Amino acid sequence: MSEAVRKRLGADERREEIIRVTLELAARQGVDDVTTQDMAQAMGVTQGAVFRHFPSKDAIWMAVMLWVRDRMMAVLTRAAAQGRDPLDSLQRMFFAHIAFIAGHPAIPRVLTSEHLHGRNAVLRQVVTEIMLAYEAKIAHLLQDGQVQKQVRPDLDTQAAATLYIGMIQGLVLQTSILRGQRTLAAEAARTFPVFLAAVRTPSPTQGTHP
Amino acid sequence: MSEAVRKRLGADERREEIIRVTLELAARQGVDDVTTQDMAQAMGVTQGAVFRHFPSKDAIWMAVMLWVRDRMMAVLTRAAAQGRDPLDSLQRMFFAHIAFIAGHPAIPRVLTSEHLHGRNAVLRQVVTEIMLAYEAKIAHLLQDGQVQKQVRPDLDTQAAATLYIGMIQGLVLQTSILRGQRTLAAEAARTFPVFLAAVRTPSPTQGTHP
DNA sequence: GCCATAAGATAGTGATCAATAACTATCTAG
DNA sequence: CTAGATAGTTATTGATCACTATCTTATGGC
Repeated sequence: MSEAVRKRLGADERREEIIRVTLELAARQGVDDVTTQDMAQAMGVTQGAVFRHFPSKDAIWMAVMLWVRDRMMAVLTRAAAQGRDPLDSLQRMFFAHIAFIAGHPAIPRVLTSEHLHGRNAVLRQVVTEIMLAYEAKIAHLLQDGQVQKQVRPDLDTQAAATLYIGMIQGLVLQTSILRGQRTLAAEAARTFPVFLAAVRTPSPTQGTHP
Repeated sequence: MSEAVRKRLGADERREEIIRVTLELAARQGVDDVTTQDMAQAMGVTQGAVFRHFPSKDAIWMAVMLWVRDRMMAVLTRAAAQGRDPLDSLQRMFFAHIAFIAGHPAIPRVLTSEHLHGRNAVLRQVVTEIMLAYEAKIAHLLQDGQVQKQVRPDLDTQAAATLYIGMIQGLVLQTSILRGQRTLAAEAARTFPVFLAAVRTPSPTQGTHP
């Protein structure tokens, strides 16, 4: 309904648009309920036209995942680079991630969809890479924080990274099920300080600004 | 392949078995890839027989969710009751939950499947109730902990409950994507102390045994 | 203005799936 | 022993889906 008149795009632009509408539709009706017919209709072309630009539907999902990986990592890296210290970077990364998800609500669903990574080994490989890279990024930031005495020295940084990712998962899940009743950004702002309390060095001479 | 010879059960037993194999199949091949044909085959009956016991496939999923809700809440309540103090109860609940999920790996997938709650309003209602009840249970335990000076008085217990649920989500997600590389119980044992550090009152005169 | 090529339209294919109708085997109460 | 009730079978339906082969039209370089 957003656009059903545009036609005759170049191959690259059409590919980009297929990725875009796929993410849109996945956010609205769920990852595994997006049909190639839906995609075509959202772009104002016929269903067969979709397969002129992708050899299979799985190839579309692969392109979506790579798109997500590239944009996501770029956003996170840029946000972390602006931090004054490790925990500030972590906080900026977190809220950048939340904002990105708020703008593209389908992203966590695509990455965690068992319907995708449960059937296709290559898709699962990409998801695994994204997850491990993200986790490593968090753990590394926390280790930097330990060096700068900002993070408790006895913290299991790997486990904390797991908790961090789970925090995002939980926030997404809540706002997904309790639609409208809670907003992602507001809940995120409440929850992050709780996580911070788990990693930060205890109160006396609190090392916020080193 | 597990059983393909048994036949002619009573209606109640057959209903129970349908729920059981549905959970089994959902764990192995994903929630939205379980067909009524699969269920029938796993029980050694024909596909049509399934619909003698449930009016629709959605009705089967509804029965599965109610089964999960009842067993889950019973297990959690029993575990919490054995705790000596609020945080001990929380810990027992957590590991009881992890053990229950380890025994029925499909449970978190069923509860968080957008394929189910995204299409059927009644199913979503049940999921919402389970989530809110669980969250309230956690928050209440944490508030008890605050009364007993075991939990930081300034803790946002609601946000902490969100983080708690996210922790479980994250653990499930990890062991789902990184199949075999990490075990749920081992990761859970590492991650829970990190969460505990977020809620517990800081170190001096640590109030473990009041 | 012509034409090669790329993008899209049309019209299918076979496969899969939930659901149903009509029929049959099995159990049980009297 | 029999009749009704119950559980399961067989066979089919209509809908939906990814995917494809063939035809049509738009666009840009010359």
